[in-house]
Amino acid sequence: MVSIKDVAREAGVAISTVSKVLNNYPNVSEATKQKVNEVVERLGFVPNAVAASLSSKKVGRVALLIRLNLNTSASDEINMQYISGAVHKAKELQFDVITVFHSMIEDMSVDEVTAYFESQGIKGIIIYGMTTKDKVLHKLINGGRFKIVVIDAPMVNANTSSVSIDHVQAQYDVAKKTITENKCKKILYIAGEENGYVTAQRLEGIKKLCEEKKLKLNVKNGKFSELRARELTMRYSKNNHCVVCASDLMAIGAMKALIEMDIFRPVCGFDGIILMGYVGKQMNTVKQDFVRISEEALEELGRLMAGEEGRKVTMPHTLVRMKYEDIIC
Amino acid sequence: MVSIKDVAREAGVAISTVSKVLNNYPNVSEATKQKVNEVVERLGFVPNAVAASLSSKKVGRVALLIRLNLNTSASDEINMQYISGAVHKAKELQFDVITVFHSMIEDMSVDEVTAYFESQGIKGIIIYGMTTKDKVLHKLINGGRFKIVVIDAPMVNANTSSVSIDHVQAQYDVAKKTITENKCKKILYIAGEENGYVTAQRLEGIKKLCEEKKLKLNVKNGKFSELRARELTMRYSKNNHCVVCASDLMAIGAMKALIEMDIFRPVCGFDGIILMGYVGKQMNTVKQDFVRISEEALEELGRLMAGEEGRKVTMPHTLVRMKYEDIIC
DNA sequence: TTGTATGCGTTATCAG
DNA sequence: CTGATAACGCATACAA
Repeated sequence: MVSIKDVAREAGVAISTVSKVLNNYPNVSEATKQKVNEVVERLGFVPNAVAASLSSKKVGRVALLIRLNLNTSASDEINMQYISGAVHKAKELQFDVITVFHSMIEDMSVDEVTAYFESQGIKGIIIYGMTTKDKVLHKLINGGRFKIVVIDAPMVNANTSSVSIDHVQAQYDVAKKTITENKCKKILYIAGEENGYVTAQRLEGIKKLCEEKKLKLNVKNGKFSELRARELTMRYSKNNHCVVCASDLMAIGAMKALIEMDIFRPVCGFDGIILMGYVGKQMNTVKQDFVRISEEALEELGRLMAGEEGRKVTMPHTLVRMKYEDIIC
Repeated sequence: MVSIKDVAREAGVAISTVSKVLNNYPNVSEATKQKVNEVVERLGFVPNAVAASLSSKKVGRVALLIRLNLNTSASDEINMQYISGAVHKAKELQFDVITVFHSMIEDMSVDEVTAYFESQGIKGIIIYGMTTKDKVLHKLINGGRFKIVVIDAPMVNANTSSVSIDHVQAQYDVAKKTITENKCKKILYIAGEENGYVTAQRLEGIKKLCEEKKLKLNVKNGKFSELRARELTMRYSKNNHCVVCASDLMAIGAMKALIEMDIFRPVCGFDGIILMGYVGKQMNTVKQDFVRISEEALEELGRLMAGEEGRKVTMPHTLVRMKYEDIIC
């Protein structure tokens, strides 16, 4: 393994000089810079990230805190895009990323979680899928020991930023498109998990729409469960003109129920997962660019680590209809 | 942050003694062991993995080399299970895991890849989704600088193990079940990517079956593409009694094509992904326990790092029929 | 502008 | 059985 020492010797300079060149410090002459870079190139030297992380207080590792949802490939699709976006951006930003699942820390105390992350040299955390009930995470965010970016939850403080689309607007948009296309007056809205931040926001969006358009709104709690959405649709769709769901999976459950009951009601979902293309009936849905969101989260973490204040970042969303022909490949 | 130094001071022993207790070295008295452990517990000390990895030649990090396949949620589902299994097992085995995608190293030379992994303190690699064309990976495996476990490819040497199900047998099993249930005599077999190791093995399985049962076998190259499988089915299924596919995605493409053409042919797939439950028609398929496979891969890596020789590990598989009612939740 | 020396938190090798 | 002490590879304050 070629180390900084080898480069220094070969270039005839001190180790610290090499280090300075590598981290482009201001006070290095163009000549030595050239010389060092030439040797670095020739020896194929790549600085040891582990050592750098140990030595420097700046170079930090970041943890991706992922919520796994077994038995549904939908969340797998989303999580993979999150991971993929994060990992690629991390390489670009020279961050070292490790993946952690909520299940791994769910029965730890704040101190334990903190100790665990510190033991891993973690300086920044990206939290995917946080709920209002995650007490430990709330304490972690307020603890101030880590720079944190939270996806889809409105947590902002000196060292915490939030990144997400405008869920209120998105739910409003997709529902509006669906009801105007179909002239609906009474809406069955199947909401998500009670403790989810997005659940409340999306609910706000549909309420806003119904007030504006003077529509009758019927809210049921689907808990992001396809099965529950199916059951709720079976029970309540007859007296409503359309079914607006807070997730694609629930939209699929609803649509399948409608097909079985052999009645037609427009259904719309949320997220834009590929599975939507396999149901047979097209539905409107909100498309989130999860890769992009995750990339942005890492950049935001970079800003935080550079000493900037936490803030709220809003990402764009689009409306789509997913067809089998479009997603097959 | 509480360090080993704090523990040593508090326990009134030397740093090296604490280290010995932590790594349960033989020569430590029961008394000091107790004392140290008590302090460790009380201070909530967790050893810094980064420092350990820098210092020790044994404590190593492992890289998960994942092949991303955009536009298909099927591979996302599989990859998430791989990652999940690996990350959890890694925590148990005290390994530090980082995730790397093939795309990140695809235009690097062996030396560059080696330098990159070394710079990350990587000592072991788990390769998911390797093909015969991955020259760099082949060199990496033969280079001997890393302990490697390859999933689904028959690579074995002193520091390389392979972990996979018996693809020959699995393809044989699922096809046999399908043809005996339906009394087929002529089989359309839609194979996978030419360069995949599993493609050849599964092909061997179907050939073996056809020879044994004196069936007519018609092999087409579907390249693991749902679209190609769809087209091939449109073109060739009329003259065959059933369609055996080397992947679920292709099976879905085939089944959708048959439904559109309004003809019935039994179809079977391979992998057991959740999407299979959404097609409407039940199909036989081979179920692989990807989580379990990934866990086993990490354990195997542990053995390799402990100095044991590489070997071939075969995991069990099962046959299933996937119904919407079973997968919904 | 460059080099020296120290420290980051461990593990490992020796003396004692 | 225990405790100094030297690595591990790099960053950085400080001296030159």
